[in-house]
Amino acid sequence: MGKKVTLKHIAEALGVSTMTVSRALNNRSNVDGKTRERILRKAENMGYTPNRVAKSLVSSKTQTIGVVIPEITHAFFPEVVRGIEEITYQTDYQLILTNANEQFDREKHAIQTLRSQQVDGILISSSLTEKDYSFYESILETGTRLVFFDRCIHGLGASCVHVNDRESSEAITNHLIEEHGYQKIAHFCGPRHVTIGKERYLGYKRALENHGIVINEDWIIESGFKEEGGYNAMQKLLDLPVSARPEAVVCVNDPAAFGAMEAATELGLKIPEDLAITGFSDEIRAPLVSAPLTTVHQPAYEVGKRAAEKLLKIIENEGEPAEDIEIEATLKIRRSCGC
Amino acid sequence: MGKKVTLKHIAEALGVSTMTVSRALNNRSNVDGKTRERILRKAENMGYTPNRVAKSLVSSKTQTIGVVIPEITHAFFPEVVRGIEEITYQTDYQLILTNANEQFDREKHAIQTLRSQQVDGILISSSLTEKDYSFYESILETGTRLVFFDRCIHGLGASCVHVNDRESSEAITNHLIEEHGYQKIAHFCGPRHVTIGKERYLGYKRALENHGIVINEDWIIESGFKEEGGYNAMQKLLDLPVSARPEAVVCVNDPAAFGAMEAATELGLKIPEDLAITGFSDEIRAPLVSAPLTTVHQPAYEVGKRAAEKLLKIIENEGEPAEDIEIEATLKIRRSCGC
DNA sequence: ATAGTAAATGTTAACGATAACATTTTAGCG
DNA sequence: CGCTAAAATGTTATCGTTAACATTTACTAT
Repeated sequence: MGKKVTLKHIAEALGVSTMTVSRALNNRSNVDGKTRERILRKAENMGYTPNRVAKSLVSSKTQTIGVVIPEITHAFFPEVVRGIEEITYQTDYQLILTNANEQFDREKHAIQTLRSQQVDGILISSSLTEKDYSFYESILETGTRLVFFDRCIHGLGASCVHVNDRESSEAITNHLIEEHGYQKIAHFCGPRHVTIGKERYLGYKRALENHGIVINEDWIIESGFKEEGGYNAMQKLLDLPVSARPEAVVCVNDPAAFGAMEAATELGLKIPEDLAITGFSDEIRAPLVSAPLTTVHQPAYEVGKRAAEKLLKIIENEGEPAEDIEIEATLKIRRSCGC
Repeated sequence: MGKKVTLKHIAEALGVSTMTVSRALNNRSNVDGKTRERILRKAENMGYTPNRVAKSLVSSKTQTIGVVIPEITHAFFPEVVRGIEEITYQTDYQLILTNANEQFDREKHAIQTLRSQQVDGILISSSLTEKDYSFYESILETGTRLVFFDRCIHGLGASCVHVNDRESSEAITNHLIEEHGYQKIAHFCGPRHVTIGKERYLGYKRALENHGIVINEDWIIESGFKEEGGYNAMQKLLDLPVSARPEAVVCVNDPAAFGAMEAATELGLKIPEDLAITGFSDEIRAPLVSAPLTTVHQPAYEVGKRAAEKLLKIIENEGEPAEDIEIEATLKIRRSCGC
């Protein structure tokens, strides 16, 4: 209730200057031991809380970083956030979290707001699905410190942290071909211009090509990253006459795979007997679904940690170079592939 | 790269005063149409971004609210955050998220930092497990606007948003007694001094009492809110001789139930045949585990939304009274109870 | 003592934006 | 044309803190 206590109040109460109070509270040298004592005690019992806003204005440093994610309910992201938190907690940074809800407009708006809040840097997994990077180009030109994670935009000179999407996608596809002998393999892909969408598609493609399998365009369906999309994609796929159906589907991520499973099950298919399905993420539900999901384990926590570490380096060292950080993902074989 | 553009830069470039620029950019009246035009254009192409920090210092309003949660990986909380986001996005507030990791020390630290960041209000689900509320008492005395959600601390004059924990817990226990005829029912409870722990315990107790069942203290084990705790509690329970074991266990939340299930399964029990188990939350995994979990569905999104709405009201209306908002939870009967 | 130096404290200005008040310009009207 | 009211613009001070420089006080060594 009582107005906020400021340095000035303490100074007046003690008959010293605000500067002395400031120095005492910030543990600077050049303050007499006794004065410091008096000030600390007074501050304590007046309930002083430093005003970081004022401090930030002077130092143009807010000890704050912005995090923009596309979808907070996809379990991958909270885990990433935990990794980020791990680092920021130790280094006394605060996180401003924004959920772009898979909408690039919201993402843009979020970034503008974060900039105007003077965050020291931004971690972002982009919802951008177009090939038009001009927004990011202009943001980066202003000197905003940015690290992409997971859904990265390469080639803009910003650092990126992600798993080896292409190799992993290739590996899981190889598994279907080599271990199970499938030749007819579909792909539910993400938007064409999102890195992880593209990379995972390319991995899938390379696996087929390396085994001399011709790609069937009817089997490449854009599902996006959500369950609903996977569900719809599967319905579309199963519109095909039985003879034209694939034996397996490589999905761009776990939620899409769950959606796909649901649709397939509803239409009377058994997984993996009638149709094998794989995912990508290894989120919390993956081992639990009726046909435990064979997927790529993405170390989300690690991704968050590394991205935060990199961003802090960029913030704290002037000349820190951009870097592409690739984290090794691992195959997680369960039953949905037929194993 | 180029230093940040401020009002002053624009003003100088145009030979007007900063005040005029400020007025133009804030859509105030009393600015000539042509001047406004010139200013807007200039601001645009100089890449001006308002500095909210400076604005906040003047207005002592940051358009920012702090959120403190005990555990970001418990799926309930990201869902709550989504609900909060829903409201704050519409009203142009930003979220500063902190994960207290079930540690009250971190929670305290988080709140102090949020206060020094001058957040306009705080939403918190407390990790406090002691009966010592002095920290919150002193925080509230300073006039900090606070709304508790889920894990509330009542009686401090702060608003609370939560589900009807006691009734729901009673209802799910009643279900075990009335529908399944169990008489021997254990409870894995949360810490004694956490509201939801206490309330859910009391609901359990009341159900037994109302049915004239004597409570067996050996069957009340503190598991805490995490899987690990549920796992350990179940191990302890199953140390009892077979004849002294219960027929069912009411767990304080879903993660504890999952842990309990795991331990029971490892020890060769079948669920629900050998032992029925119920949870509380209805998180994303509940329907998926091998014995789909009978639980209480907590509308997390709704909780977040209501809490955020209340906090904004408190922020925006001077005399807004504290309120206890109870949201109806519903039984979600699945198979783990024996159904 | 007494300059000379280090330590302690104080003063002023600044960070960027805006509120409150002050001045100038413009427009309207008899 | 001159006067007034309204509109447009400018000035100053402020928010809370700190950097940079200025002053005072205390202490050392001769």
